[in-house]
Amino acid sequence: MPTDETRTAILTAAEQLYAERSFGEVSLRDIVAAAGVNLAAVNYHFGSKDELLAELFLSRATALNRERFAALKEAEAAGDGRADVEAILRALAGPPIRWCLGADRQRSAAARFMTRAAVETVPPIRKIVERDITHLRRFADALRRALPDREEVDVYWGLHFALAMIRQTTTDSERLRKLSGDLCDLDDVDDIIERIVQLASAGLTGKTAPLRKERAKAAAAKG
Amino acid sequence: MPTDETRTAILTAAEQLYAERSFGEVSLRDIVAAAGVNLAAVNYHFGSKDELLAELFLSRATALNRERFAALKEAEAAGDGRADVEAILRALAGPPIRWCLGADRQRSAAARFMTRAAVETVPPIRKIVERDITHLRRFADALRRALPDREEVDVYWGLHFALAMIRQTTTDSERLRKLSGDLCDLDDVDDIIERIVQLASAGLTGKTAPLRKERAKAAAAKG
DNA sequence: GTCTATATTCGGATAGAC
DNA sequence: GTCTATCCGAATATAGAC
Repeated sequence: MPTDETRTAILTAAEQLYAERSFGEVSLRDIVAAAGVNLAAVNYHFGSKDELLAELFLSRATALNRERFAALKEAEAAGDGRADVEAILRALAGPPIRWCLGADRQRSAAARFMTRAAVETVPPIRKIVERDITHLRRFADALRRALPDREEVDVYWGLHFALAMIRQTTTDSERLRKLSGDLCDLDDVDDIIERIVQLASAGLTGKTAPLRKERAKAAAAKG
Repeated sequence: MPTDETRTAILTAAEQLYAERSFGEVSLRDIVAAAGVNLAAVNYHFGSKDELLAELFLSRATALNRERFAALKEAEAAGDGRADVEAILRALAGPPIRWCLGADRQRSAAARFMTRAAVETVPPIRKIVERDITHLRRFADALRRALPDREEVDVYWGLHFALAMIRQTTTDSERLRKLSGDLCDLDDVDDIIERIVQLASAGLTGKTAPLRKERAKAAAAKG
């Protein structure tokens, strides 16, 4: 691995740049300038810009998924095969939030790069992102096992909202800081994860006010 | 306004295309082809690609904000000057979700265009997006008035999570549909808004399980 | 106001020396 | 494996006729 440091220099630089600007806005020339390597090196090592992007995304997504799965497995082991809702959510939210807001600059860039790549419409990315749905399915299944009495649609909506909070926090934390006048402490990573876990958990377990439909139903039953 | 229909044809076509692909991926040639107008018309009417984007975004953002404000004002009037949390959230979430998931294709494109534009790093957009924080501040203020006993940071976090759910639902509803095997009904717009409002409201009013810190505090007080 | 034709810039890719 | 030099296509922007 230390042999071709040119390869990793390119990947690192690309990741850093993609964390802040979109795919189309970052040119190969920007990347090689940041990496301190020659322009031709990109095509030599990766073949094309698209393939560079694909390899980068695959590499980071694999690492993140691995970490999430490990946490999920651990939670399931701790619960004798069935993890509880909060533990599942912590396995889902912990890794990306820690990566993004933690001290490790490289990891932070990786996390922001990935949320940006997730909405990218470039073909090589789309393919990998679609595969990512498989990864989510395992979390959905774990949640359904943890909530056998809950309607299936509610579980999916709950997962959807959990992912929403994770994404927003990795992409728009800066706006929150500004909006709150620096009141919201984005360095207290564990607190943030816990906020997400608790609220997402409330959504999944149905500890919110009844939905309009159910209220209407209840009113009808009453009246 | 009906005079130069070329202008509006360009705006409409651009909006449609930007709803699905990013700024850098849509060329002026794509736009004029979709609009059925000449290439030079863009520069004649708008000056440049950037200015076209800026005008489009400003126009749609203004319309959306107006609708949100009207709903907020109405809620405040109904509550004799102080709107309750759910009404505020409904004013925040209703317009974008109805636009995005409603039947009006134009409106749907507008909503998706805007969430895409919000993460765009192109200068002309950044400027307008930053102004948008002012718009959010009014909602933050309304929420603080509705929740005088609640810690200020919790209000900001609650707003952050509400925005998260709105954004995710406007951008990734397709993934949810797939993941749930078509179980989640994305046509029942009112139900979706209500899901968002109820969960966001739970987050704001603190009806979730206590955070780790507070639990630790409670345990310390007890033991 | 609308079109054709063109200027100009930029970015991805490659050939070929070292 | 790395570099220089260059090709080629694409896209924005504009000049100027109608």
